[in-house]
Amino acid sequence: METGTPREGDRRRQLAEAATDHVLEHGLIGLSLRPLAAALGTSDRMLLYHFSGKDDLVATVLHTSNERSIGLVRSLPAAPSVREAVLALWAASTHGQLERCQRLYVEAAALGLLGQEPYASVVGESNQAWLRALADLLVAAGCSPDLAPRAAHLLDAAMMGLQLDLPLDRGTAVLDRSVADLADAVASIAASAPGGQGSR
Amino acid sequence: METGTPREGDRRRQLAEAATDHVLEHGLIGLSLRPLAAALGTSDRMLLYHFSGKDDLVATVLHTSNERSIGLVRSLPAAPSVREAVLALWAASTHGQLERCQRLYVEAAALGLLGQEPYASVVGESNQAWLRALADLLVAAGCSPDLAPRAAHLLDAAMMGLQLDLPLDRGTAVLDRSVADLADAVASIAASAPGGQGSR
DNA sequence: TACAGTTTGTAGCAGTTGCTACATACCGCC
DNA sequence: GGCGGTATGTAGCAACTGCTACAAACTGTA
Repeated sequence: METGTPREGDRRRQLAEAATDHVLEHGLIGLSLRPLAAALGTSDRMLLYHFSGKDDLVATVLHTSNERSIGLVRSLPAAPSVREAVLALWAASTHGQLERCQRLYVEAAALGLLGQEPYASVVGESNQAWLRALADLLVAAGCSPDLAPRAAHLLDAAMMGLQLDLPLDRGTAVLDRSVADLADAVASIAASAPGGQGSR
Repeated sequence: METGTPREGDRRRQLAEAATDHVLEHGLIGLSLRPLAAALGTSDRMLLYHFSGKDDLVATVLHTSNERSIGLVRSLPAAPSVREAVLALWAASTHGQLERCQRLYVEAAALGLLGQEPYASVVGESNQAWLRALADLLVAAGCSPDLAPRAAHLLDAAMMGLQLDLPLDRGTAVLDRSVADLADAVASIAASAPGGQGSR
C-alpha cells in the first residue's frame, strides 16, 4: 500500500494508550521521557519519533484520559433521580479508573492555571466535553435539558474541589456529608422553575 | 545578646516573604532555586543556607501564603446573610492577592494529590485552618455554629473547583451563575434544622 | 537482489537541577 | 589585636532534562 510496514499511526496510538496508563498511575507533574519510555519498554528516542515532542505526548495523554473519563461516565446506568445520579457519579469517581482520570484532570488543570501550554488549551477542550457528559447524565436522571448545563457546572466544580480534598480528610464521614449536600444542591437546581433564576 | 549579628531568623522570614511573593506570581510548579534567588536579589547558596532544602523553602512559602489567605478572609466585613457572605468571598477570591493565594493552594493540592511530600502534609494543615476561617465567616453572617463547618466544607470544595475552571470559561456569565447557585446551596445548608441532616 | 520507506538503537549535546566543599567577609566581644 | 559566631561569594559535582545527529535494522515492492 502506501507504507512499507502495515502499521503507521498504529504504534503511536498504542504508545499513547500505554503512556496514559503510566501517567494515570504516576501523575504527570514529574513526568520525564526516559523513565516513561523505560516503563513502556521502549526508549525516549522512540517517543520523540512518534510524537513531535513532549508537549505533543502530554496533550495526547490528556486527551486519551479525558476520552476514557467521558466513556466511563456515559456508561453509567441512568439514575432514577438527579440526587441519586450525583451520588452514583461520586461513587464512580472515587474508585478505579475514573478516579485516576479525574485526578489527572485536576493535575492538568492546576498546571494550566497560569496559562501554561499545552495544559491550558487541552484542559479547556476537555472540560467542555466533560460538562456535556455530566449534563447528559443529569438529563437521563430526569433533569430538564434547559437546566442540565447549569446544574452540571456546579456539580463539576464541587466534585473537582472535593477530589482535591480527598487525600486530606481523615475519615470519609465529612466528605460523604458534603457529597450528600452537593447532591441536594444539584437536585435543587434541577427542580427550579425551567426559565427562572433559582431562588431569590 | 546571644549572637554576633543582631538578626537571626530575621533574614529567613524576610526571604520567606519575598519568596512567597515571587511564587504567588510565577507558580510553584516550575520553581527552581537559581531563578528564584536571582529574582530575590540573592543566590541559591543563600536560600539553602537559610532553609534546609528546597522542600523546607516550599513548605514555608505555602505556610506563609496560607496565613495571608486566612488573614484576608478574616478581614472581610461581616455580611448580612450567608448568601451575601458567599458572594463577597467569591468576589474577594477572584481579585488581588487572595486570588493568587488560592491559585497557589490549588497548585499545591494538585501536587499533593499523589501523596507527594512536602505538599501533601502542608496542604492538609492549611486546609483545616482555612476551613475554620470559612466557617467563622459564615457564622458572622448569621449561620449557626453547628452547621457552619458543614456549610464551609461544601463552600470550600466548590470554590476550589470553580477556581480551577476560572481560566477556562469564556465570559464570566456561566461562572457567575454557578457562584449564585453555590451561594444558594450554602445558604440552604445554613438554614436547615440545627440538628438535622439536611433534606431527605 | 536492490530499493525506498518506516522503525529502532547508540551517543551525545547543551542546559538545568538541587546541593555542597571551600574560602571569605562581616559582626560584637574579650 | 584575636575569636567565634553569622552571613555570603565562587566553583563545582553528579544527575537529569528534552532533544538530535548518525547509523543500523526491518519491511514489502519491484
